[in-house]
Amino acid sequence: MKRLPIYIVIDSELYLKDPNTSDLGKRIVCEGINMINDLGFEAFTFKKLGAQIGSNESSIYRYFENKHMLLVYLLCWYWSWVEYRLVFATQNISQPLDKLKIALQLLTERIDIDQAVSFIDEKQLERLIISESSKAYHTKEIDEENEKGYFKVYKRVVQRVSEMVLLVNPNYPYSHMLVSTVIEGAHQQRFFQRHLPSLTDKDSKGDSIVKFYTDIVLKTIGN
Amino acid sequence: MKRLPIYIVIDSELYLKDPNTSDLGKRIVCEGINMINDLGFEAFTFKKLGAQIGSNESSIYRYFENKHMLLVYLLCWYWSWVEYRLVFATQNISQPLDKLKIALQLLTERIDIDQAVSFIDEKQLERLIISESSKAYHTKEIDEENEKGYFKVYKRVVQRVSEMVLLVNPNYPYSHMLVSTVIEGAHQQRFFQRHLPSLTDKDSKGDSIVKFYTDIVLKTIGN
DNA sequence: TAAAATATGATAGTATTACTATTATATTTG
DNA sequence: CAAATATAATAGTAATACTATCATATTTTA
Repeated sequence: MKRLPIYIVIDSELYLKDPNTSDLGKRIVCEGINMINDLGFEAFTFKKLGAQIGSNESSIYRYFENKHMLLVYLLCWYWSWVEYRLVFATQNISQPLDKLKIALQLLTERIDIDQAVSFIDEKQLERLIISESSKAYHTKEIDEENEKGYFKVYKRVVQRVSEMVLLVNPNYPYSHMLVSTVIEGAHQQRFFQRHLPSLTDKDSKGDSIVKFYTDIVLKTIGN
Repeated sequence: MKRLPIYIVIDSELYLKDPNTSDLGKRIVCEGINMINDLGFEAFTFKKLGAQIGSNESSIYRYFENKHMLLVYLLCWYWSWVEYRLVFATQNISQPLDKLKIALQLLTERIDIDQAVSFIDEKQLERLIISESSKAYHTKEIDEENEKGYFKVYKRVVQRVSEMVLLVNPNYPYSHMLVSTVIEGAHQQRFFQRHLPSLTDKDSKGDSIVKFYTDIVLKTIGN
């Protein structure tokens, strides 16, 4: 079955010129993702990206204020995409517990299939999010940028899943902490699996990260 | 009762000249912590630190290779200090469950009292770790630096607590994931409390972060 | 106590980064 | 065809992240 062709709309505050509206814009975003993955966010520069895509530094600056804003754009794109899949996957599931389980699976599993929703390679983007996303908000400007709504999509995802938790157990008092712990934790554990394996545990069969976080949530909220 | 005067020994790989051995070295570390907290790690430079402590950029470079290595040094110091307190606090507790509860409290609570163990202000250091520590290992060089043992103290803390989990439930298969989730999560939640409160939950009485993580662990490993 | 060793400070210099500004050229649109 | 817009090329600036050299001050030790 073919997926619905959707279009992820990003808040216009995050860019100077919408990268969706031109070929150059799309190349900036696509190759930007690959290049950040290759070099790491610190060593990545617009000058290098310009050289890579056969364009010029100054042209890239017309799309994004700086590389930090490109990262914030990518973060927003990622969570918008997750939110879309979350809403889609949990729609018309009447049993609260089933709904929650589906959500947890979606939030903690690895992307395998190329569910190409746009010109962006979601697998590459997820790799970037796992390694670099914390740098988008561990900055001195976080309060200011939070005010401007840069992180609202992420917060909305946490809110949505938090509501699913409360459908299963309306008396559980820490639903937001639980959900943000799971979401951040799942990414962190993927990073540890790759780079600091002694901080994780392996499973012979199945995905231990999905199993671990699903188990934690269900036991914690008392099922 | 007075605390035992201890001395936190840091692997000599992490510095060029031991900052413990001179007045200048101590000022670099102390004022370095404050300055990173004030400016954020990105805007922090050795030149600014030199000006602040009435010394010279080039002198600071004789202690630390670069600001990244200063951060790694501080991370190592922090986890050595946590490990010391952890071992101290859980010694001679025979009941595995009590031991684990003490450890969880220690790992998730906030430092209030100045438990000054050395010239370093632990409260300021904890603030730095909460905001900046992920930048110490979210780098392109992580595998190389992990090989060199830069993160071994942190891994040892996870291992120690993981063993306490297994004392309570020897069949629990994800002890490392559980402990690293709790440790990282507790710091993350402190950060969220301060900057992104909608990702957390408040408590009228008591410390919700301690309660939340203690609850999660005990329910998950089945007590 | 003088000589040697060591620690610190001051200055200068380099390549790169993170931009901004200007101008030229190519492409699209009205 | 003219006007508007997008992109490219170039140059320039202040700051960063260093390295190197030399002078001076302090400590060690023979």
